[in-house]
Amino acid sequence: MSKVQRLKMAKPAKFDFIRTVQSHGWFDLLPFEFDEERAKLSFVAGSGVGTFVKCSVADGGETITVEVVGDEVNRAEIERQVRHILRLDESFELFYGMLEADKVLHWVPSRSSGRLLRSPTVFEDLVKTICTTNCSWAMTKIMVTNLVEKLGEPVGNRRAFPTPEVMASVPLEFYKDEIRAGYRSAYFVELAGRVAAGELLPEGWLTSVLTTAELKKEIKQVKGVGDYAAENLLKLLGRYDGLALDSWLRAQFYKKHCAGAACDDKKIAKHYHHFGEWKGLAIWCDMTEDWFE
DNA sequence: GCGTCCAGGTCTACC
DNA sequence: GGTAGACCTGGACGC
Repeated sequence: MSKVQRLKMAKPAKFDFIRTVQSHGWFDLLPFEFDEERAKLSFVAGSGVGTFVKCSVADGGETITVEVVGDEVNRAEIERQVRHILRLDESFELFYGMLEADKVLHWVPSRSSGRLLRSPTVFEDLVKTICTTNCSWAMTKIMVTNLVEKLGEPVGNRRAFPTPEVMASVPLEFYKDEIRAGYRSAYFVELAGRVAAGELLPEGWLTSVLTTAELKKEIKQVKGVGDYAAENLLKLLGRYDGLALDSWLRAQFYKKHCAGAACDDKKIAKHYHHFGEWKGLAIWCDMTEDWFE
């Protein structure tokens, strides 16, 4: 029987747990699981001592409550990961200040929107982002589920997201036949191999001193990562200069601002230009305004 | 049942 | 730098 530990963590002034968890599709991808009825987000985290543990996070009113199931737990490491996935240390003051008088996005600060859920590691976010390219959301879920179910370390009745080392240990055919990743298979083999060998360090992108343009160029060196995927990952890293336009975002923009008619990407860029380095978050908030209505 | 299109794009070759 | 065509998969749709 594993031990259960409970932690309480301070909540930022402007913070909405549900809006953060359901800010985009990640909460619906394993190892994340969201119990809507209990408003509890579960995931599998590195314990900090070389093993994995099951975690569940909920809004405890004044605090954020965390339940950890596992025998060996480094509490500081668990707290760090919860802070990371919920972006508890990220300041949105400048963004909210910019929107107070905005005709369209004035609702964002009052509803504490804009925090985008992220995975415990950049590597996991990178792999998941590649799984979103050129396919339906249903296909993304199939690929991520297969990765976790077939390569993830078992943790009780759950599984962790596979490590770069484990992903690097299986051949191309495994990705094609078992993960159903199709042409992306070669990308995963190369990416996992480079990360496992220490040649590529995605976690370092979190604290990179490079400009966003330089960092985007570096991220695009990863095979399978183009403009959309790089800008999407940059948003998860806390850099919102890029719009990360994909077919869904374009379709939403056409519906909301062009009466359903398609328009050029340049028109979309111009529409959000005045938000400067926050434009990627501005378009996301704008396009998802009705998600919580 | 079968063919076609498309979905939270990217890569490569070519101009 | 811009563009065309190929690339895996599976679900939706029309016939």
